[in-house]
Amino acid sequence: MAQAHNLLLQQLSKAARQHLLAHCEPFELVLSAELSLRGEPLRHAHFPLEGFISLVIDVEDYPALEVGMVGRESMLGSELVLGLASTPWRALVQGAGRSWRIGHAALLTELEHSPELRSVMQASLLVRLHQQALASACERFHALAPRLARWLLMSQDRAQADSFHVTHEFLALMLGVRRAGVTQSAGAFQRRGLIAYHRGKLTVLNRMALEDEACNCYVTDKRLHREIMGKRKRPVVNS
Amino acid sequence: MAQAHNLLLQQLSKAARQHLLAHCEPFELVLSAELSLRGEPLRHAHFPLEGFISLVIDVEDYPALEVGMVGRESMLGSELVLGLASTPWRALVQGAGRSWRIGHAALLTELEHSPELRSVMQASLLVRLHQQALASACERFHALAPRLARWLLMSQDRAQADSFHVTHEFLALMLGVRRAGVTQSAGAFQRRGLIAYHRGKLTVLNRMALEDEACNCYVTDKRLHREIMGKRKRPVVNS
DNA sequence: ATGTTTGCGTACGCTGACGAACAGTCAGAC
DNA sequence: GTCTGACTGTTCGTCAGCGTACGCAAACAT
Repeated sequence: MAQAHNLLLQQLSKAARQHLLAHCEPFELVLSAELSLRGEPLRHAHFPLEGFISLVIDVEDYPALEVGMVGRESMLGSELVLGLASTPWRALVQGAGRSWRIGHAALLTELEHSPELRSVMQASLLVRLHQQALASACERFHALAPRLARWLLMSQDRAQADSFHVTHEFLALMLGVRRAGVTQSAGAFQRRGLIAYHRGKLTVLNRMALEDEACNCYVTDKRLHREIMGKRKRPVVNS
Repeated sequence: MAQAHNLLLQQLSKAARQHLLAHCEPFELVLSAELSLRGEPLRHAHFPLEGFISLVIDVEDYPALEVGMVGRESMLGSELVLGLASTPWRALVQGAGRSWRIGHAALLTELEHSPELRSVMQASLLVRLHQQALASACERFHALAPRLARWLLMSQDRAQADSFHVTHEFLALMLGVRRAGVTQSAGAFQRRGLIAYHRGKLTVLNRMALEDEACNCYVTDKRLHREIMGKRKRPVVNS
C-alpha cells in the first residue's frame, strides 16, 4: 500500500507537523464506529490517513441524513478551532482505516502556539461551511441518480480504492431517500456497467461515465476545497 | 421605537464594544441591496440593529436558495474570524434597517486584540454551522407549509414587527419552491386567519397558531442559538 | 387616462419520490 | 445442512411539488 498521509497535516511544515503528531496517537477507524455523538462535546479530533467518516444529523422522527464527509483531505473536529466543541451531528466511520487522533484539550493548546495549525484548521472549517451550503442546494434541486453518483465519487476519492463497503440501505440513509429508490438508480448504473456491487461491496467500474451522471456539485465541491485550501493565509510566508 | 441594539455587540463588555464601535460606521440596510457577492471577498462585516439579511446561494441553472438568515441576533461576516473572507453565497437585504458596519481589515485587527470579540464571533459562526446542517435536513424532510411557517416566524423575529415586506415570488425563491406553491400554502394560512397580506406586505395575525404549523426546526434553531451563545467560552470569567 | 408592471389566484397534466409490501438470494451461524 | 438474517429486486397506489399557463386586480408611469 502506498504511504498514507493526511493531506491537512501534509500542508504543515515539518516542524509543526511533528510537534503536533507528538500529541497524537494512532487510532483505528473501525467500520460503523461512532466517533462523536449528537450534542456531546467532541473529545478527540481525527486526521484520517485512510478511510472516511460521515457526518450525520438526526431530526426527530426522521432517519439520519448526511451533512458532510471527512477523509484524508480533511479532518474531523475542525470546529475546535472555534474553541467550542459540541456538534449537532454524529460522526460515523464509513470506510475503515487509520487516523491520528488528538485529545480536545491538547489540540486547543497546540492551536494557541501554532499559527500554522490554526490557519489550516480555519481553512478546513471554511471549506465545510461552503460545502454545507452547496449541499443544501444540491439536495433541493437535484434528483436521486445524480446525487447518488456524486456520493459514490466522493466516497471513492476518500476510500482511495475502486471498491468499498456500502449497502443500498446505507446509501438511502445518507441521501435521505428510500432504499428502494437507491436500488432503482444503482441498478440502472449497474446495468450500464458504471458500477458493480454484491452484498454490500460496491465497485466503481467506469469512473468517467459516473462523473457524467453526477451533478456538477461534485466538481464544484472539489474546486471549493482546492481554492480555499490554496488561498488560505500562510502564517509566515504570505501576509 | 425601542432602542435598537445588536445582540452580539450587546454581549461584549462596554469597553470592548465601544472600542469596536469606534471602527464601525452606521450603515443603511436598503431593501434588496446586496452586501456581498458570490465568490467575492467580503469587504465589510455588519452588525444589524434592525432589519435582516438573507444568505442566498446560487447553483447554476437553478434559482437562488436561502441558506441562512442574519438579524440583530447575529452578524454578517462571522467567517472573518477564520481570517478568510470569500463566501459562496450572496447577502441580500430582506428587511430594511440600520447596521454597524466595519471594514474587513479593521475587523481583523480588532480580532487580534479582543479575545471577547473573537469569542463572540466564533460562537456566532458555530451557530451558523449548526443551523446550516439543521436546515439541510429540514429542507429534505419537511413539506412546504411547515417550512413556510418557519420562515415567516424567523423573519418576524428579526423584523421585530408583525408586518414586513415580502412577496410570494420572493418566498418561493428563499424556500426553493414554485411561486404557485407558496400562493397555495400562504392562501391556506390566510383563510385560516394566521396571516394577512396585500401586494407584498405581509402581516402575522396569529403567531401561536403559526408556530403550531411550523416544523420543530423553528424552535430547534432558536434553542441552538441560545445554547451555543450561552456556553461559549467567556474569555476572562470562565476557563 | 391609459398602458404597463407587479403581485396574487388557480388550474392541468406530469413525474419523482414516497410508503408499504413481498419475493428471491446469498453468507454466515449453529 | 438448515436456518436466519442481511441484502437486493420489484411492484403498486399515492402524493407533493413541478412546469406551464392564463386570468385578474392593484399600483405605477407617462
